[in-house]
Amino acid sequence: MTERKPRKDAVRNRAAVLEAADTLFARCAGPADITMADIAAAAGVGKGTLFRAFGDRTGLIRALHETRLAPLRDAVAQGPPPLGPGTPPLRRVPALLDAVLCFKLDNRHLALALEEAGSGSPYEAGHYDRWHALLRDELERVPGLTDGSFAAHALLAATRADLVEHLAGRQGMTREDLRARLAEFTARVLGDGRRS
Amino acid sequence: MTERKPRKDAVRNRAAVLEAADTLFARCAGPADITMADIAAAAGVGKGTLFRAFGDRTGLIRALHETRLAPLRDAVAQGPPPLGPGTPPLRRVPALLDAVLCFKLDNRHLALALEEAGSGSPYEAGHYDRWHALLRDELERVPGLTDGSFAAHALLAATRADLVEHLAGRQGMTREDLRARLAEFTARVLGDGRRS
DNA sequence: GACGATACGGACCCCGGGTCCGTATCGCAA
DNA sequence: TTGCGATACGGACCCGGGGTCCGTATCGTC
Repeated sequence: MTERKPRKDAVRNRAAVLEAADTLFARCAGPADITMADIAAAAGVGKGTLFRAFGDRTGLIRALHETRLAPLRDAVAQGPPPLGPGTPPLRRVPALLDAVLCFKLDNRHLALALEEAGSGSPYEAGHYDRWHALLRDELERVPGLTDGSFAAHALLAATRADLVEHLAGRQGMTREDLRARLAEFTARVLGDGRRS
Repeated sequence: MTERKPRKDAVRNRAAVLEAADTLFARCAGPADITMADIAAAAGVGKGTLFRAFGDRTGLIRALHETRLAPLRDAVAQGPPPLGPGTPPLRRVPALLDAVLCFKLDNRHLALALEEAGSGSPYEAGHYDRWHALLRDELERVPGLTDGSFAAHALLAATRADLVEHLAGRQGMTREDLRARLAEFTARVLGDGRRS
């Protein structure tokens, strides 16, 4: 009903813009360095096209992000353990967080751009609620944790793009190093087997 | 040497601007809603004055923040326990985090403005390094914690202004509620006495 | 009260996000 | 193949906000 098939040039241009934006964001220091006009030029289209296709800057970045995120979402929704459903919480939670961290490491520029694009926080616009709900549900099944919701917020906060950027970028921390430290921290929150 | 005493009207205007900016930020929904011109007008000065006194927008917000933060800094640097030095880590760390949380609750607008003002993250511009170093040093004396630095980052991330805003503002979470949940989370990270 | 130093203020500039509309392209149908 | 509505294109244009500049007013000192 509300479906109208788009014209060919429209989809081609859309793809070109996405492509150009991705490489531009990847190449530059900060997301603020590249303007809409830059993207349009790099994609070989006019600004109008760009805004018609994505609405506004945030829309573009969201679309880009969404594209990259799809595989991970699928893996979480219906993939095999330890990411997929059916895995016991004590094993799934660390896996989820590690996956999120890796995603942000692999897409630093994107995640950064997204957080800085949403008017203010990443908490309103986006996928955040989905991740939080997922984590919360798992955490609530962990014995001893009285508030899964807050723990979920806190753990996700530990994987925020700008923190990752700070540690991995500025501070030269290794990918594996970061993963290990997050894993250790997570284990501690989960109440690792330690007694006394 | 490099010290020259400023003129009276200069200090008066500086104070007026700070005052005006504070009330404006407090009154509006988001920091982005108020412009430099607004602040200048509210303070009854010209834009030039405002920029001469603070350099740029970030400078203004930083100055404001610094003012409000001073008492807390003093309490931490040379106040009585549990905030002051000499307190055992297991008691000081929760106290520090609670203090930070309370500060952000009491100055939501400011903290928010600051995080969004610094070009990108709060990790480059500001006091962050001081807080992190302080926390790290304490955490490294907690038995069982293998990486105090990461833990410090993670715990501070749990008190980030936009998260606080999301929980306390949007989600209507109570001040005491939030404090309790952060305290509980902190305790868990510290390895609370629980045995299996 | 007079004069150099300092600060004031707001008109002005620049840049970037977002819009508009005349023109080009698409795709369907005859 | 041609004709014609619907759809998309592009870049000139607008606007709002951060930051600057300099002629004028104020300060404070001699």
